Amino acid sequence: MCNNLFMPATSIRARVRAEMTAEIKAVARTHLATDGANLSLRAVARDMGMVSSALYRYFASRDDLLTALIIDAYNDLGETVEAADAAVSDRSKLRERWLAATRAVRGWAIAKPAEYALIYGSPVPGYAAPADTIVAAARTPVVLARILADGFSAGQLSGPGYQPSTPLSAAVAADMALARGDIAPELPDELMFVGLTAWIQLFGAVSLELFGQFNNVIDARAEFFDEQMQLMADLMGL
Amino acid sequence: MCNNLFMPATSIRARVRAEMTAEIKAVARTHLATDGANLSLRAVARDMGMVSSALYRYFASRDDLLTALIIDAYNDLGETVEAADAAVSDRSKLRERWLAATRAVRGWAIAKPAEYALIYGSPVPGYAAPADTIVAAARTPVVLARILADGFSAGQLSGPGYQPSTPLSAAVAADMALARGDIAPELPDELMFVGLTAWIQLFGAVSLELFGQFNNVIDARAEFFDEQMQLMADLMGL
DNA sequence: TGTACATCAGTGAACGCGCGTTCACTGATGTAC
DNA sequence: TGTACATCAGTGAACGCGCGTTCACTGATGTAC
Repeated sequence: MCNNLFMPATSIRARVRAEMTAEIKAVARTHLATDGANLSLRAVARDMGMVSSALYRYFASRDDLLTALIIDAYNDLGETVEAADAAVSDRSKLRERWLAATRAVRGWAIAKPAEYALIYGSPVPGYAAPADTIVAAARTPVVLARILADGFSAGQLSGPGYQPSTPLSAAVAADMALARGDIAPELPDELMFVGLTAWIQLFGAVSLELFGQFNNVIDARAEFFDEQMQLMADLMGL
Repeated sequence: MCNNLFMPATSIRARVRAEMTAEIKAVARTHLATDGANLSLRAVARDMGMVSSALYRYFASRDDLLTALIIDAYNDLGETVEAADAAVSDRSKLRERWLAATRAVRGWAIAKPAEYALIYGSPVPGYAAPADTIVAAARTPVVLARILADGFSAGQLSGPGYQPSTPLSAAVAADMALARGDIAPELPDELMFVGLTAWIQLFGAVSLELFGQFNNVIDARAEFFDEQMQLMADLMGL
């Protein structure tokens, strides 16, 4: 509104405010690890050497802080996965890209289990995620979808590597259109379907491992995960 | 210890006690739906018209009550799945048994989402599941494994329906031995591996659906689930 | 450049509520002789 | 069969703690003239 060209792009106050906001979130993240989603504002304030009411200068409520943490987590994971995919220089090596992206998901989840649980675990009771989260939530699936879409548009993939014996019902075929949206509009239904299978397998494997269902069952977890993802790559025909 | 043959098998007091215990758990289950795993003993007592300290006659602590709920949930799910499998009269129809069992898992989870979240969701912060839970937790996987084992020992299945392009590493092969334990000791590693893939897909699909990741992606959820499970049946060669 | 005013971050007290767990107790139900 | 005693379920008060959120306030930092 004021066109003062001599003002710094962000005023000192704004910068300090941004730093404080970031620090509050950082402290809150450490609390997630021990308290899970029942995060205490007062505990965060205590750790920061502030009085609890001071936090209300930065977040309108506890739910707002949670929402910010959720969006950050989706973005952090999304960036990690995007970077892992982008690091594969030969873009036509689809299987390598798939493996790099899925390993990045698992690596991130193991490094930040509380944040993973926040976004992929059981929903927080009494908390309704606002619509702001969906864009951030989509980043990781978009990376995965684009691997398939790239392969398809380059003519490397004409369909899935494995054709299910049961043809897709009309209702599910309609959902495939919904699911691919404008990310990969040209992808055939069958390929999209096995892509979703692989997506489910990916997050299923990570969740079961993190949430303790592999105890006494699987020890060589990295190898097991890799071989699962190889099987999914087979299925998709990568 | 006293061999009084004229005593009722369970005394009145014992019967009343069992009923009270069951009712406490029932009330607690209704609270799970709204509060998630941060269940309040006082709220449960209030709902039962008791004073909160009275609950300590039945459960030594809040964690003990949680443990009981977890074991009950595993057993309830396990029984449901066992019954669904048992209802397929022709035991050699492996695909039918697989579909019946997996639909039972999804149906139970949708009917009792809070209990599903309790056992398959993110772990409760500060709560460590005691060893008592593992037997109950194994019931559902055992049903699934036995479908494969039955098929294998009847000669219907010699290996998986799809051979992964990547052979199993030694470490993962060793885990297969661990995983099949004494439930299905004769099952080949490769078959066990795709069986675990299907297990991950099953719980991954149910968890993603229940925890909200299908929103704006999949509408025809029952059909989608079914077709996923058909694909898994293909993979296992059922 | 200096001054008057507006904005903003953080304080401290308070409101009104919740929680798990312990403990001495009452009164009813069961047990042993 | 009747009585004395032991067991047990449930009470009510208390301990010591936690929480989210509001509100009037102080004092520092920024803005406009």
